Amino acid sequence: MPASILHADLDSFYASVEQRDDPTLRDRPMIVGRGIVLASSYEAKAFGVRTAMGTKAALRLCPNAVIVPARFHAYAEASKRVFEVFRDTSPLVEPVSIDEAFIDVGGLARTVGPAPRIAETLRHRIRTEVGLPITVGVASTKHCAKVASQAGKPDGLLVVPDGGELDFLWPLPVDRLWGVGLKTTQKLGLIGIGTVGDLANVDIERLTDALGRAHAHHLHALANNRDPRRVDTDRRRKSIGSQRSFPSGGLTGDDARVIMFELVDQISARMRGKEMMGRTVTMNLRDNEFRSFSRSVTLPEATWSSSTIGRAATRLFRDNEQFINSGACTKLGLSLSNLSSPHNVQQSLSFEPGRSPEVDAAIDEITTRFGTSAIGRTGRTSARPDWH
DNA sequence: TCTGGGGTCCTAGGACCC
DNA sequence: TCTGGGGTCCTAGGACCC
Repeated sequence: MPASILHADLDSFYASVEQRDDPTLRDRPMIVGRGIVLASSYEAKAFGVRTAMGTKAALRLCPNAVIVPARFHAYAEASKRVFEVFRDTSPLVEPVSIDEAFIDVGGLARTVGPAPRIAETLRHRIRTEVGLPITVGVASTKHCAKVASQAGKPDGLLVVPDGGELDFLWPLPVDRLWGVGLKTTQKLGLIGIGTVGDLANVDIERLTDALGRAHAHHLHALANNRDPRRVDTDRRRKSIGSQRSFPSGGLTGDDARVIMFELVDQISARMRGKEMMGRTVTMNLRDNEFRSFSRSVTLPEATWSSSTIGRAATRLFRDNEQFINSGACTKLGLSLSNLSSPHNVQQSLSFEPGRSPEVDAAIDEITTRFGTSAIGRTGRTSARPDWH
């Protein structure tokens, strides 16, 4: 398997966009955030500033840092332009987040060139056409490419040659693996595993005892560069949500209700904007000791209506009113999952009308729900609506 | 270090059905 | 009357990522 998967990852994305748009921010420590650090320039990182730390703590480490508020619209716009270049490079693009993607260039070797050269061209284009620094990892598997781009930062290109994957991976600390965070690192430390090489060579039974069967096998495979996942160009969003957090004791009664309806409106507007409907409404709450919990209900039908979502949310709210009124609630979140779209239904139907009462009933239902435009001109439509 | 807002994936138990 | 095995859906919690 030749190294032909790219993982392209913009460097300190939000901070780079700010430095691009405001020359006075260039070459100096700066932080994007409000309350916590959302992103920081490499000049600030040199002082130990890290994403997700409080801005107060960041300023203690780096008193000269400039703090600017986030401009999410600017980031979305920059992301759009970056992805245009990605898709112009290869049709096989899998978005991972606003600022990173996997790109499969395996089919382009004959016509365009080898993966490392394509990666270098891509970096140059993002730099000149969008004005942002980007790091690209190139490897034979998605996981290895992802680890490579992290290791290649900032503004770099790291190619893991075919056959050289284990030499690259094994010396690294385990927390560099995609999916290994603090908890898993601690559990692995308890059984003497510190590097990816340790993990790759540990007895699988011992690993299973520490992490559980599925997790153990997954990480053991990654450590040995076994990652069969293909670049998936058709990933669908699975949930849409919104949340607010508050200082301890800062939220009570009526305020909470108002905020809940703001969340409902926001979510329902986004659902309509994306032409998505959802069936499961989940309320997320957090207490003043930072413990989270959730309550959810699944509706009989998918919806994007703010009044329907609002009724479900109100029910969940009432069930937790005591807690919310107690002053211990530090976060209120709402999300919709179990998503489908009227669009999907149109695409998934293709049967002959008049064949059977069931078919006619299904067509009637779809017409009632989504209008006659949901049924193709020929009346052909089939299979299974996906709101079930 | 007293911690935002947006997500994904996995696990596990219980209800329910055949 | 008591019982098995398999499958799906719902709910809740937890770890992780950017």
